[in-house]
Amino acid sequence: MSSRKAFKTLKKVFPAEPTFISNQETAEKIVKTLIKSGIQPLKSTSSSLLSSLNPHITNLVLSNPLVLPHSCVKLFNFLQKNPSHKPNLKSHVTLLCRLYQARKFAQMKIVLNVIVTNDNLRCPVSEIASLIEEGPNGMKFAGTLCDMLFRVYAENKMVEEAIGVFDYVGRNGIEIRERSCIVLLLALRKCGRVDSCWRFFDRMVKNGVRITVLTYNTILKAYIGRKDFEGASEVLRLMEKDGVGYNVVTSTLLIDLFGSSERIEDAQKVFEEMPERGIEPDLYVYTSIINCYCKAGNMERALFLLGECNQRGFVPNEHTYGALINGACKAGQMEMADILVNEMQSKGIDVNQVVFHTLMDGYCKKGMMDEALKLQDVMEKKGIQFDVFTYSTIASGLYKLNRNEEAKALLFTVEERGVTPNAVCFTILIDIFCKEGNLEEAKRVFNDMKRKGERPNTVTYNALIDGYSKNGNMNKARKLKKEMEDKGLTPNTRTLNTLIHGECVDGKVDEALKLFREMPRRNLTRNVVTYTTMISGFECIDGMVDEALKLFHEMSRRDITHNVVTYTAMISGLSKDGRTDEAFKLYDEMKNAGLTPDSRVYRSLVGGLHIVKY
DNA sequence: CCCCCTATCA
Repeated sequence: MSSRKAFKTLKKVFPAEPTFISNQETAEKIVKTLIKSGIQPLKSTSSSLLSSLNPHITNLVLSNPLVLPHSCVKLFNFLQKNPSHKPNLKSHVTLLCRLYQARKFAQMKIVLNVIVTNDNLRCPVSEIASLIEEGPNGMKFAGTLCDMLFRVYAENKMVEEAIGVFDYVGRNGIEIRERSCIVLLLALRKCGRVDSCWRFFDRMVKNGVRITVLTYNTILKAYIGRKDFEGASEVLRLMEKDGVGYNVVTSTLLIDLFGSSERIEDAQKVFEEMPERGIEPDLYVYTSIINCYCKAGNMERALFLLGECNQRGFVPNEHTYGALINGACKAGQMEMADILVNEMQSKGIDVNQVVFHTLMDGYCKKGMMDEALKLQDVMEKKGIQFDVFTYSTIASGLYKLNRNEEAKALLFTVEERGVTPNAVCFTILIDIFCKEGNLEEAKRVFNDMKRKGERPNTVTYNALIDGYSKNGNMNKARKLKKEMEDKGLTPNTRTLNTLIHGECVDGKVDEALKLFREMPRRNLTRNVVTYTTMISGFECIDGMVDEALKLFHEMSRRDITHNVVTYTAMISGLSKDGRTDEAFKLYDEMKNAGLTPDSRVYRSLVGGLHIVKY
């Protein structure tokens, strides 16, 4: 090829200098077209001009003040659909600047979302910042842009990237608002990364973010969810140290914490102390305290507080009524639940999906399956979607009525019904198979759930552990406990109760006692079931009655009320050992406590007399 | 920044 010819070819590929001038001209032509088109969408046919576009022209057009921001967006959207003219990062920043000048912050967020989720555009914040034009507003724009970018990263759970922005602004004297920082804290909290929350908290302090009660509340809630009193107290201590007072949300969170841990007096105390702290209660606070009393089974007090709430001019909403209806259902008072539903409707509040589930569960627990199924029909008529709660509630109701086959059939078809089964669905299935003694099938479901990416939780393991221990396979039960701990799941009181029972039945009372003793070390509360199981364990073994009695009295000291099963076990143990007087004394005590002895108690007492006779 | 529902154990 001659050099001349080569030059000609080159010229075709790279048109020479005049391009710069024609860039200007092309840009102006496009501007005119855009202005003329007004709010009409751009059509690919109407824009032959666009074929001559290049990134430089795009930028010229976008920065032209004659082109209004909405036209910029219009052009942008058009180019994005056009593979050969995808706007580059610089064009994005120019558009962001135009939107910023027009105070169109919502639009800015959309554009930033495009940048951070697009593999070709995503880049370090410094690169974006370097594209910002110097100018009187440059610094302010950069500040807003970084704040927004940080927030968009946080909302997309791109934690590392968000922190990258945060560090960058720290080095450059730009400020990230506390509100934006909270978005990241919320993302971290949602993934259960409380340690990361604190690490970021320290960064906030270092970068001079003024930390208010809002940040503390956000971190506090991380501990509320897991009922971590230790962690919650630590947050409160820090607030005190920093001189940050509670606000109404802090009080609400504390009421929730105590309420969910059956510490109703403490919840009440927080509620009562609000005026002293200068905090006005609001509807949230009333809903929370009402929920506490509902959960504690004190409907009388809950309804009284509803009256007080009304009197103070707070209008109860779906949450308030949801809590009350739940309380009534849990107390088995379906008539009261019905009245509350009517009251709610008369106030124009829609009965939502949650309330339907609550009512369905209430009827299920009463064994009124037909009523529960009727509610399902009502939901359908009202066009309320069925979800995973709907199915698990109905399935567990069927299971409680021993309608296992129907429960299984429902759970196995959840997916066909357009709902993704969650851990609860699998756990109910596993529990059914365990109770039926079909460990093979239980294991199959367990593997199936793991394969489908549903993570087994503590309850799932509890069901399996109970299944194996009741089927005489304590080795497997112990292994499962280890497996759950290896997976980062914490055995709870029920796990230990189940294992203690298993060891006792297996005749390994020493093993059971070992588990019993390690509970306080594990921060697990020993409840009436724990003690009763252990007492029954001792009862089966000759010469251990005194050990059992020791625990029986320890219960009283720890304010754990003996129930029918506890008395039955203790009376049976004493009778077997021939200590009939003591057995009868407990029998009287039991009746005085308002408990109704069942046939097993009588058999024990009679059996005990028998031993004495001979 | 905060509130309602579902599953497991003697």
